[in-house]
Amino acid sequence: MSNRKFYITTAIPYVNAAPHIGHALEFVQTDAIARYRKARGDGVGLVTGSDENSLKNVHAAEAKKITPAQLCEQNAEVFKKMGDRIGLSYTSFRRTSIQKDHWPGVHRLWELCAKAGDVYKKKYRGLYCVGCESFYEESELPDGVCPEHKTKPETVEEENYFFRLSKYQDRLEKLVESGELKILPATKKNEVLGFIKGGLQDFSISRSVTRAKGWGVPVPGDDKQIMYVWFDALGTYLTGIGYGTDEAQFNKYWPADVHVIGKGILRFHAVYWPAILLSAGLALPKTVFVHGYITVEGQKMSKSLGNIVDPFMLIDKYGVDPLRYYFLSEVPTFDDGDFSEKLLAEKNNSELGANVGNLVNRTMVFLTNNFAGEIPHGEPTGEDKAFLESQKAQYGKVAQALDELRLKDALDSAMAFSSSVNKFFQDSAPWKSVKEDRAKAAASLYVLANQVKDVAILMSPFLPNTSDSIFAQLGMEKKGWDDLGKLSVKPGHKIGKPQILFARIERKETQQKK
RNA sequence: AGCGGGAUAGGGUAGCUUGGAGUGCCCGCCGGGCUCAUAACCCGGAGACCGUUGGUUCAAAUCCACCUCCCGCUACCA
Repeated sequence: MSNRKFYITTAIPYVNAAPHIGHALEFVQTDAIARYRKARGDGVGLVTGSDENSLKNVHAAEAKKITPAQLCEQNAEVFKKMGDRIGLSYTSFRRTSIQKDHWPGVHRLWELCAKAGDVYKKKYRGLYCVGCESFYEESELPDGVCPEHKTKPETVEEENYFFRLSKYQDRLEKLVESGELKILPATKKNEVLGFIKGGLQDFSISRSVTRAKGWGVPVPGDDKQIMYVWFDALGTYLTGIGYGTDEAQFNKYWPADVHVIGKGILRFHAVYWPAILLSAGLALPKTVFVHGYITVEGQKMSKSLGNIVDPFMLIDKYGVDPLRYYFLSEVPTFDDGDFSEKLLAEKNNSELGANVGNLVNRTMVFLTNNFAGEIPHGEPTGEDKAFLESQKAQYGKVAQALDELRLKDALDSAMAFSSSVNKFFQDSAPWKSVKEDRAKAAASLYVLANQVKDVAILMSPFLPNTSDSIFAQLGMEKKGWDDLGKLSVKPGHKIGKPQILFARIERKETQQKK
C-alpha cells in the first residue's frame, strides 16, 4: 500500500553501566514512533546499538581481567535484552566494536571528509591527568588539581586530526534556522542556534593509539591514531542500515527521518553530525527528537544516591505495557519527567485497567455470555451511526499528533477514544436492551466490537502487547491504520476467550515508613 | 555573568502569537447514580489571588517593565 520508507534511530548508549529507565524511556519513545509508521504501511528501519569504543571499557575490562571485547560483548548483550524485553522493534543492533559491520562504513565516512579537505592534523595541547587518562579544561580543575586524584595534571602535547567544523557554520545555521534540519522541541532548537551563532571551532576527531590503549576504530592510513569515539559512534546511524556493507539497503533508508536522543548529546547530533554529513556529501537527517531525563521521586538518578531504577525489575513486577504507558503518558514527551512506582500502579489501575482493560473485558464478556461469543447481526441505529461518526475525529487527532511526534498528546487522544466507547457502552445499556429489544443490543455490540478493534489499532504503537491481546481476544488478525473506522469485525465472527488485560496492582503496606 | 526556557487548583499539562467572565484536558479527592464488566462505569461537586509588584487597556493568564524562584546551554564531558 505504501512505498514510503521510514528510518528512525535511538542513541547508542555507552555500555559501561547497566541500563536504567532513562534508556528504557528512549527505547519506548522510539519504538512508538516506529510502530506507528509500520501500522501506516511504511517500510520501517530502526537502528539501535551500543557505543563500545571508549577508554572506560578498556579500564573496566582490565579491572575484571578480561579483554575489552569480552566486556563489551557481555554489556551490549544486556542492552540488547532490554530492547527485546521492552518491545523495541529494532531492525538492527549495531555494535561499534564489531569490525566487519561497523568499520568499513566509518572508514569511508572519514575518507570522504578527508577528501573534502575537512580533516587536518594539528597539535593539541592540554592538561592531562595520568590517573584519569584524559584531558581537562582549566575550569574543570578546582585549585588546579584533578578532582579525583588530587594531583596536578601535566601539560601534554599530542598531534591529532581535526575536523573543520568552522567551515560549516553558516550552512548549519541556515539549516537549523529554516527547519530543514528540524530540532524538536523548539527550545532545543534555540539552544543549538545559540551555540552555532557563538562561533564554531574545529574539533579533534582522533586520539593517539597509546592514549586510546589501542581500543577503537583506527584512522584510515594512520595506525598511530584512533578515531574519536563520537566520530565512529555517530557513524552507527549509517552503518546500521548497511553503509559500507550493503549499499542497496543503505540507499533505501538513508537519510534518517528521526534521530531520538537525550538532551545531553544534542550538540553532537545537531551540530557535529550534520557537519560531518555535509562534508561527506551525504543527505542530512530530517528531525532530531530530544527527550528529557527521568528523575526518581523528584531526585536525579545517581549512583551515589543509590536510586537508579532498573527497567528489568519494573517489567518483571508490572509488565511491559504499564511501564510503556507510564513513559509515554506521564513523562512529558520533550521534557524531564518524574518516576514513581506509586504513580505507575495508580495509572495502571485507574487509566489502563479502568478505561481500556475494562472496555475490552466488558465487551468480550458480554458477547460471550449473551451472544455465545459470536458477533451478532445487528443493524446500527441512527444513534449508533452518529456515535461512529463522532469517533472518527479522534483517528485524525491521534495520527496528527503522531505525525508531529507529540507522543503524549497522541496517547491521550487514543485514551479519549477508548473512554468515549466506554461511555457509549453505558449510554446504550445493552444489559437492559438484551432483555427487551434484542436487535438493539445486537447492534450495540456489533458497534462495540468494532470500536474495540479500533482501540487495538490505536493502541498498537504504544501498547503493542495489549493491542495483540485484544486482537487475539477478538479472534482476528492484526489490522493496520487504514482499517480504522471500518466495520471489519463482521457479524457471525466467532471471538476468542476474554482475558484480563491489566491486573490491578495492589499497593503493599510495606511502603509505609516511619 | 551571558544567552534561552519556565512559574496556571493536591500532581501533571493546554491556553499566551491574533487581550474579552479562569476556559480545557489527564489523574487524585468528595458525593450521587447504575450494574454488562477488572469494586468498575456514568453523572455531579469541592479545590486557582494563572510566581511578586507596577504599567498599557473599557477589559490581561494572555501585551510591556521590574523583581523573586526554578531549569537548560555557554565546546571536544550520555
